[in-house]
Amino acid sequence: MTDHDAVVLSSADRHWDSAVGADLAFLMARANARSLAGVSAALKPFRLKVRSFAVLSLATEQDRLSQRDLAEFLRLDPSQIVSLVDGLEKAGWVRREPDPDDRRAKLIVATAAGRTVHAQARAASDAWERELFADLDPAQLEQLVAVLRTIAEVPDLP
Amino acid sequence: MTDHDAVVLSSADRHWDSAVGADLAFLMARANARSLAGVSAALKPFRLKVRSFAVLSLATEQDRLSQRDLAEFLRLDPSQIVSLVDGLEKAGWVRREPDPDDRRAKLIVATAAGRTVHAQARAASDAWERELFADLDPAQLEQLVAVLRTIAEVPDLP
DNA sequence: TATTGTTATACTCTATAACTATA
DNA sequence: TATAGTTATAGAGTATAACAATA
Repeated sequence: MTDHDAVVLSSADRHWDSAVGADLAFLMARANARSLAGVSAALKPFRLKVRSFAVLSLATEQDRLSQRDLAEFLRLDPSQIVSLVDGLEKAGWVRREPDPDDRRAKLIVATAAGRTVHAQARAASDAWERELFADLDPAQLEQLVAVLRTIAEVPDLP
Repeated sequence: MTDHDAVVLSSADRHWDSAVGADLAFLMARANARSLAGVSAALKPFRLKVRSFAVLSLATEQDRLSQRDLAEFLRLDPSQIVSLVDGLEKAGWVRREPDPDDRRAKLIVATAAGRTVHAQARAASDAWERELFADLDPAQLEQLVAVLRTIAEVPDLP
């Protein structure tokens, strides 16, 4: 491939720098590891982990949320949701309520205490994210969100 | 904050969409999970996992690479490198060679078979990455790499 | 005294199957 | 017959401490 060819490169035949430490999967894994480490540290004072924080967030932001909904949205096995909800329920931050429309299902709702903790934890994790992405200008941030969104395939909540 | 203020937003006080499923840490974790799942699938025919592929890649691309170097670059505990190298050595893809300059250290070098497998595995994982990022134009790809690189903090190899 | 590779161990995550009560 | 939640269990991944050989 010559320099001349470079001006007509399409994404399909773009030079792919495939050395470890340069390829996208590796960089993404690294960036994610750093992001998660920071979020974990930010959540620690609230005795929340990334997973339980996600459940508490959804319970706070969403109503009529069943454990099945949580499992699908977070792509976790329903059995893992059980222990996550157990922990949050024992802390008094969410309640299991019977679904009036389906006696098999339980709706997970945040308590007042849960909402308070969630707001504080969200502020802490947002602060870390702002720090992590401080060097990006708003346009870059927006583009990053857009790119990640196309790749992430986040499902809609019911 | 009023609408008027919005026009002078800097990255520090940009509106931060902090709902789960919209915040950057969540999107990054999701995007990374999808990326890694694809790489794992691409590597499966070669009986490589993401970790062992990284070690094999470094052994192929780098010479005079000690286990200590691998541990630092991959941010893994030295004890985890032991079992990764064990696996690759049993498969005949890398060798432990004594470091002539330091009799404590062992240099990890790829064998001919290891290089062959690595080339094929690299092609497979690159193909997946091209597929995953097919919707991005070259400029977006370049920007994504640049952004991830600033966040990933990948160390230099000695 | 510090470092390299190694072993051992415990702890967290993750994946899977089977069970119950409802639909 | 299928679905929601639960229990139990095994496997993978991760973190930590201690040790022998060498610097």
